[in-house]
Amino acid sequence: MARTSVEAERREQIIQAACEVVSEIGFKSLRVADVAKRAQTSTGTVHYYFDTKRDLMHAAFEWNFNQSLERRRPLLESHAEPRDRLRAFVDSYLPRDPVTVTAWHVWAELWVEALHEPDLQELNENVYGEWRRVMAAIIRDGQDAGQFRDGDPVLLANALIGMIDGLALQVLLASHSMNVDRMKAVCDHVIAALES
Amino acid sequence: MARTSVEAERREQIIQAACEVVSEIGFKSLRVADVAKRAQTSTGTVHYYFDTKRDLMHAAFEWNFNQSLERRRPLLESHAEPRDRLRAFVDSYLPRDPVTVTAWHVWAELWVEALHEPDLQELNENVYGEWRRVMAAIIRDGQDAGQFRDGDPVLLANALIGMIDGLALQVLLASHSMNVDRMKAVCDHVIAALES
DNA sequence: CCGCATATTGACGCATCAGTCAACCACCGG
DNA sequence: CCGGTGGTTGACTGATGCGTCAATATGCGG
Repeated sequence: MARTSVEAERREQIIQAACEVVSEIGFKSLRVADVAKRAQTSTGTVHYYFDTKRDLMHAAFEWNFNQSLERRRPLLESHAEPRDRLRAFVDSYLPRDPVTVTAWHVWAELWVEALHEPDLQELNENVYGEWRRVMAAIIRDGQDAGQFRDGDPVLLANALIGMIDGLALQVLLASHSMNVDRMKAVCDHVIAALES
Repeated sequence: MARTSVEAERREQIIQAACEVVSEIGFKSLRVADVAKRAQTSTGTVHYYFDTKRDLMHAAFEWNFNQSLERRRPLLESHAEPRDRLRAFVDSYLPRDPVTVTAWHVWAELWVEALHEPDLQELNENVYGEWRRVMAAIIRDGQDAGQFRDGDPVLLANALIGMIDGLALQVLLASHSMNVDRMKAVCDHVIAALES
């Protein structure tokens, strides 16, 4: 070995830049040169690590997913009561801080891109599957603890997740009638209905 | 006038073609030539009616919205009971038949495009606003008739609509764990909870 | 049947980028 | 200090596709 490898950090640096650019201007408008600039490097270097723009974006989508899981791991372990865990979990998806907003933007782009790309559908399947597993587990724990009403946990998780996705989209769209606070109100109401 | 105008029908023919192409391959991959071919005309003619590709797509998004409203108008008038009206209304959004699936695809593209285009955000505001108005009205009628539980109709409408949006997206993404039947099951369950 | 407005066409010009490449640089081991 | 691997660069190329345009067609009124 003639040199200590910088591959890992350079790849992440470029991927993160790609996510930021996608969030700002959208996949459709994204140029490889934009990503290079944001990552403070050149298009040549971007292509040194990613053969095609498509490869780069797939890696970015995957990274965005893993980061989201990672960020929430501590949260799931820091609330003993299922009731609190559910609220904290749902709360963490409110598009409030820049990091979460960026993650949502990238997800939205993934969805639309995946409509016509089976590879990305598989990635979405993992994202959604993991999300549903976590949510269903919290609900099941809550039911066992007598904190939540009865009902198929998976079905309830799907209902909650679907609602969060749809509401977040409207918030991101700068809808006059849907903002983070209203979204929280709707989520709180639904969770309360689950508890009572 | 030297000739009877064909503008109206030609515009619609092109717009409809644009929606079909967007649904099939996505906005990002859509070429003006694709739309021309699908509309059985030439790129020159497309540009005769729409100055830019952007204009064409904005018109297409708007048309998609108006058609969706139009299609559901009879449905809303043919059910005397709010209970039945809600079920029929929600049912009509299940991505089952090709027309509905295409409409959903176009909506999804609109959302993501609108994330970076204020003009389209305004259009989304109309779509979403109208949808929420209709849904909230049904819920209010149902509450007045003693068929639905109490609760802010607008908040409940937002919850339902958000959920439908999110679930439909997953169905469209050919998710293994979310298909039309499961989506219907989730919707039915939530509506039942609203009724009891 | 002529004149004119409306409509249609597709080849072309021009700008935009993804991806390539040849030159060059940085670091480490020997 | 030299050789080699790993890493970086940005100018360039080839392809692509939007929008233009000049030529042409179509139908109606007079």
